Order: sequence, then C-alpha cells, then structure tokens
Amino acid sequence: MPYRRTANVVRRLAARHDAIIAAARQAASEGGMACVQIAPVAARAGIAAGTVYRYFPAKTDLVASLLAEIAEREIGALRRAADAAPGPLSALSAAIMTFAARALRDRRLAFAAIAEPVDAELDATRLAFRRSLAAELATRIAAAIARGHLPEQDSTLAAAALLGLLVEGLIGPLAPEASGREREVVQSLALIALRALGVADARARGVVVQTIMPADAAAGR
Amino acid sequence: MPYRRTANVVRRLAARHDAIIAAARQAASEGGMACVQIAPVAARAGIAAGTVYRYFPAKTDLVASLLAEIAEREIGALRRAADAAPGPLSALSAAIMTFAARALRDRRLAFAAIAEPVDAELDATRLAFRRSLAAELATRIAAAIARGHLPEQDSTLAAAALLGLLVEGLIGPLAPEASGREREVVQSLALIALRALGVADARARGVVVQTIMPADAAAGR
DNA sequence: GAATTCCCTGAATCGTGGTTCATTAGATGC
DNA sequence: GCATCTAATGAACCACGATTCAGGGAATTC
Repeated sequence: MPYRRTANVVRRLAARHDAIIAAARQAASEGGMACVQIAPVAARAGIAAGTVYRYFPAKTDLVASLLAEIAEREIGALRRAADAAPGPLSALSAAIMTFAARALRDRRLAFAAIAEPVDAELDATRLAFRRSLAAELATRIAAAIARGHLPEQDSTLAAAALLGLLVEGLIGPLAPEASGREREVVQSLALIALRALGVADARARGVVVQTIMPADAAAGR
Repeated sequence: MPYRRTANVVRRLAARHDAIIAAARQAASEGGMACVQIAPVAARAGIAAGTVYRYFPAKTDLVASLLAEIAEREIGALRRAADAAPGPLSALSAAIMTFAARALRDRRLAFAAIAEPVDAELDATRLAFRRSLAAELATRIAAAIARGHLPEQDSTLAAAALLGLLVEGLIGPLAPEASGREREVVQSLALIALRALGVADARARGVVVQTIMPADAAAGR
C-alpha cells in the first residue's frame, strides 16, 4: 500500500504553510516588500530556505498568497462594516472609516500591500486587490447615488479617486505622523472623502460623527 | 601647460549628459522605472555602458537627476498656471487641471516619476518631488482658505489627499482608459477634487468650466 | 525493523544587472 | 609630430537573491 499522509502530518504541513505566510507578513510589516526575501522569511519561520519551495513553487506565489489573504480579510471587514450601517450614506461612511482605521493600525503593511512596488507578475494580484477595494467602494457609491444621497457621477472613477485619497492621506509617504491622533486624522480624511463624493460640508460632518462609534467598534476587528 | 577643455568639448560633454537623461526618460516613459537600466539607456544614448559612469557616479544619481528635472519642469508649469489665474480658487483649479492634463499626456512617465517603486536611496528624491507637488497645492489651498473661499482645514493633509486623488484617478492602475476623452476625465476629476476641498458642488462646476480654457492653454506648455 | 516514500536541509548554482578597469581612441599644448 | 592628458569602450567582475539538488532524517506500511 502506498505511503499516505497521516492527519498529524497534514496538520503540521498546514501549520508550516501558515507560518511561512505569517513570516512573510511580519517581514513586510517591518520593512516593506523589499524585506520579503526567501532566506529571512524561512529563518523567521524556523525552517531552511529550500523548504519554502516545498510549500510555494516560487516566491511570486508566496507573495501572491500573502496579498490574497490580506485582501480577503480587509475586504471582508469593509463589507461587514458597511452592511451593518442603516443607510447607503452611512454605509459608505462606515466603509471609509473602517478602511482608514485598519490601514492606520499597520501603515507599513497596508502600504506594502496596496502601493509598494512588486515585480510584474505580482502586479496582477496586487491589481486584483485594488480592484476589489475600489469595486466595494464603487458599489456603495452607486447605491448612495441611486437613493439620491449623492449627485450623479461615475462611481468607478469616484471610487478610484476615493481610494487614492485615502491611501495618500493615510499611509503614503506624505501622510502625517498619526500616532496618538489617529482619530483626528481619520475624521478629517473621512470628511474630505465624503465631500469629494458630493456630500455637502455640514452634512458630511454629521455623517462622520454618527459613524465614529460603529466604525471604531468594527475596526477593533 | 596642462590639458584644458576646449569649448567644443564642453559642449559635447553637456550634450551627452543630456542625451543620457533623455534616454532614461524615454525608457521610463516606455516601460516604467524597471526599464531604466544602464545598458539599454547607454545604447539608446549611443554610447557604451561604461561611459555612463563618466557622467553619473551611479545609477541612483542618474535617476535622481531625471526625477529632479521632471520635478522642476512640472512644478514650474503648475506654478505658472496658478499664478496666471485671477483669484485663489481659480488658481487652485488651474493647478489641479494643469497637473491632470500634463499627467495624462504621458501617464507612464508620470506614474514612474510619482508612484513607481525605486530603491531606498531614491526614495528621498522621489519624496522631495512629492513634497514639492503637495507643498505647491498646499500653498494654494491655504490661500483660498485665507480668503474664505474654502472651509477651515489642514491644508497639508488636504494637499496630500488631493494629490492621491489625482494620481489614482488619472495615472494609477485603476485609472480609466482616457484616450479620446481626456477632457471629460480631467473635468470629472477636477470636480471631485474641488468638492473634496469643500467647494460646493454647483460652484465647483462653475470653477471647473471657467478654468478649462486657460488650463488647456497652459497644458500645451 | 526493514523497505519505501516523503520531508527537510543548506551549500552550490544561476540569472540579472550594476560597476570596474585595462585598453584604445581622441584632444591638447608645445 | 610628439608627449601628455582626457574620454570612451566593452568585456570581465561582483553582489545579491532566487532557485536547485544531493544527501540525511522522519513517517508509514507491512
């Protein structure tokens, strides 16, 4: 009878697989994508460099897995926050503030996942992530337009602009040092973001304030 | 008597220096920063690879020069367009539309210069470019606030967000295919941008329309 | 517990692209 | 025209990091 993997082994293999991705995430979180290198990641995961290749055919696949994992988690959080909101505009606001709060929690990782350079093959995966984020926002924007809460506009373009606005204002190199005043930065940026979509200034303030509590709760995971 | 550079030689050397930078710009414009490699750039400039090192101590310096040159030109254009405008709000609008129009003219180069990955040493130069752009915008925003044309806000944060909005909406990977309808995209995005800063929707439309002519003229160089 | 198969190791290999340098070609000054 | 200097060349060199692979354990089966 041929060799067969016992349950124990399967578990250990899966654990290792996850450990490698976790190590890659740590590396990215500490030093950006440039620090996601096979040898250091392997060392961090407590295995030899060659072993990584028993779990991922190439580095590209490892990073793609990492990106996919992050994307799934983040978009899930966004969606949950928005779905929990009472109306289209507060859903939008909740999505914005959730994104902002989560991005600020680990700026470097967020930057690495969304904006940092990777080689051409990975760009596809990266692009998928960005598209998902933008699509999620576009959906909410379209819903708000349909209900008459936002002026008529191209929701796809608006979503792209919104994403850029948030990324640059929060985690890009120009973003202000936020430690200690995350809440303030998130609020200011959310205000700008809502205004960009066509919510009048005074009203935007109201929506932002109303959204703070649930958004914070959602951000806490 | 020691060797002395004759005027003719000086001219040739300068021409070569510029040719190298021009070649680098072409490469970046065609294939992004990743295509800015010594050997191909040298070939394009019609010289040997080693010769590049008689003009730039390292590749880093070459790319830094390229970035600096682009930065100077772009910021100059921005400033001129804004200065030519009659008031703070139209100056801001002119700056936005000039940036947008010029970025769309060569998306790839713009993306390469503003957002594409480079190694750590270059990040400083890149950052300087972004800061200059943001500072220019921040100045105009602050002026408009001072005159009461925009609501009170952190002009630095607003400028960063504005820059991100424009970059992502125009030249980032999510940006819509604009060929043939540049004007429309620029207008939509300018509208979003002005709203983000707190210009009411209807008024923003007016400012955008008013700005189209001079901005287009300025964009034509 | 022997045979078999899989898993892990880490030093060696490989590819890529920046950088060097001995050599050749060209300028300059007398 | 010759001595001396600078400029240009491009093949060789090097650093870096991904990938491979022969050899040494572990698991599994009977």
